[in-house]
Amino acid sequence: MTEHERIEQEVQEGVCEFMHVHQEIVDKVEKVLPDEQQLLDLSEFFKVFGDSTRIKILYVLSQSEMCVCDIATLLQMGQSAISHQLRVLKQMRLVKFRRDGKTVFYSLSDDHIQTILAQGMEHISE
Amino acid sequence: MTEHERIEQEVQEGVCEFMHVHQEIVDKVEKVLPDEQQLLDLSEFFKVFGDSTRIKILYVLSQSEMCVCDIATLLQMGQSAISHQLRVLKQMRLVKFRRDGKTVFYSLSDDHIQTILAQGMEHISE
DNA sequence: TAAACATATGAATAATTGTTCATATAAAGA
DNA sequence: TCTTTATATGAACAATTATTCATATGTTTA
Repeated sequence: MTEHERIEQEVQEGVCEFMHVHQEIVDKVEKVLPDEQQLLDLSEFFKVFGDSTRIKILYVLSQSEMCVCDIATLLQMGQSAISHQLRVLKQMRLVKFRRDGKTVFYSLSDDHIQTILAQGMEHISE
Repeated sequence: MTEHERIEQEVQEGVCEFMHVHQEIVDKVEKVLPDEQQLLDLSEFFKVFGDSTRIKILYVLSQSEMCVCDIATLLQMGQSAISHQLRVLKQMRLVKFRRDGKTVFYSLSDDHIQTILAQGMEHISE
């Protein structure tokens, strides 16, 4: 039996065979649940914040735009590691960049990022 | 430390051997950088949002308090998987719970969580 | 054009983590 | 107390991912 078939069966049986589901709640919430893909995108978005190197990068960029080497120096990490992470941040549109000669300056792409960082800080400081 | 000593040190650390660091920026930001541990905690906090199962749980709990089995039914997943993830959410204080007989009802622990979810939704919807 | 330099990227490795399975705990009822 | 049931948890496996090393790309300057 495949994983999917097994779960199908569980669902038919009421997932937890003997469990008491609160059907009104389940029905009500099912109606307003965003589609699978949207929730998946949302978790991918937050995954970007879930790494200490990237959080540090976001934090320092919230103070000032910076080039790759500035960041590497500040965080005492290799240029390559920073560059790899900047790519992730770029792909998820958390940072934007401008080129000035050989140097590439990065900065936060919009205000949501700052708000999210601030809310997170508040939460862990409680 | 002189400019020369600084570069010497960077070279030893292997950070940006030949690179031109914008020292004013680095110095300025270094002063306001939270300590290592705080940034580590912050990334651990956001890591919790970075999994689609947990995002789904948070989302459904933003609509109504719910027991483990309700969530498992809604998300079409096994009881054990949900329970494991609820533990993670509990440990990071993203959800709280109350016991009513055999049943345990979970709900979001505070408003930051909703704010963060909403900001994330806005970002990915742009 | 050649050399120097700032950044980017592919491959490999090491570490982390989500789900399942089996089982344990805890509460309620017979 | 013994059984039923809702939830919790340990171990194992599979999958994901962050960093390093080596090298490539693209920009400036000699």
